[in-house]
Amino acid sequence: MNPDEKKSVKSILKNANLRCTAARLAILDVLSHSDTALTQKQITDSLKDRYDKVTIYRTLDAFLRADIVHKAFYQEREWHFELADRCGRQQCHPHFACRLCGKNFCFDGISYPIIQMPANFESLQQKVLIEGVCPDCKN
Amino acid sequence: MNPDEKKSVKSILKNANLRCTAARLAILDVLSHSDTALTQKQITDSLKDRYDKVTIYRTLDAFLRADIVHKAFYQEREWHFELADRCGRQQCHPHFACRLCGKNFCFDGISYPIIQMPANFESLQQKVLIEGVCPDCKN
DNA sequence: TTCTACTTGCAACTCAGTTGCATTAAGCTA
DNA sequence: TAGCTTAATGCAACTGAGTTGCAAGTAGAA
Repeated sequence: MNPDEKKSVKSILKNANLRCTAARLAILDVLSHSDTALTQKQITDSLKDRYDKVTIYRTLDAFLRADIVHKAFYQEREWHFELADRCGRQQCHPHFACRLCGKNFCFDGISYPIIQMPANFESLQQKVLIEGVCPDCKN
Repeated sequence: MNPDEKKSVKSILKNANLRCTAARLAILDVLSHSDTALTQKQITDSLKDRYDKVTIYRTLDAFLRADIVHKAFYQEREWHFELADRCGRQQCHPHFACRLCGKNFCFDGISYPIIQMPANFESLQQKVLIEGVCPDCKN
């Protein structure tokens, strides 16, 4: 993490009333440099087992409550987490999961209309998951 | 189940090359009379524990492979299953999950445009999950 | 009615995610 | 900058949805 990144990451934590710890900085760093949503296991691996899985889960939970990350989608018995600022508040960009290899992709660039609610329903967030076959598996 | 329903359900199983057993008829019956997607536990409860949870899971798995049911969404550590004929092949109707009470709803009537894929990605199914607050919890 | 392959139930398992508790450390205050 | 308070961390043990192996039961074809 370069000094500028570190500064902005620290202010994210400060704004959320979260202490600035090595684990949190490291997890934010991993998430911000990934172009896909990550599972606890992938984060733990990226950090070379420097932190206990409980720490990862609790950190993600704190981030979830502070709206710093969100649960992008659930696949093969694991949640995939990603930075919340990758999405609008009302709706998240679509995610694509390959049924053959399990790999997943964020379709950042692709937007879709916000779905209108029936009377008395309040929408907080809308998520789209597309299941299909990725380019690598099509051959 | 009335005789007509039974007949049509039997033909569904026959077409899928699945034996027509009491458990399968019962599970199809429960799913077809529910207006929300159901978890294994809810199905087991509806059937008053007449069948083992392994039977429910294996039956749902057979139905999944035969495209008779599909996994509608994942919430609070459980998959919710619903009859596949409730949706189009390419996309499923949106599901709504209440963040407060956990109750969920199928928005059968609401459609949304099919999301176009980037080059070389093949879409098999598109699912939308809306998280929010349901009418009962708004008061 | 017989036979065989598919289905079911039971017991034991797997493993992502959670909880309790003792220890450590962030960061505020004087 | 030392001391203090409280939040964060690590470890061990747990939870429970979903899975697996295997023996026993049964659908349905012959």
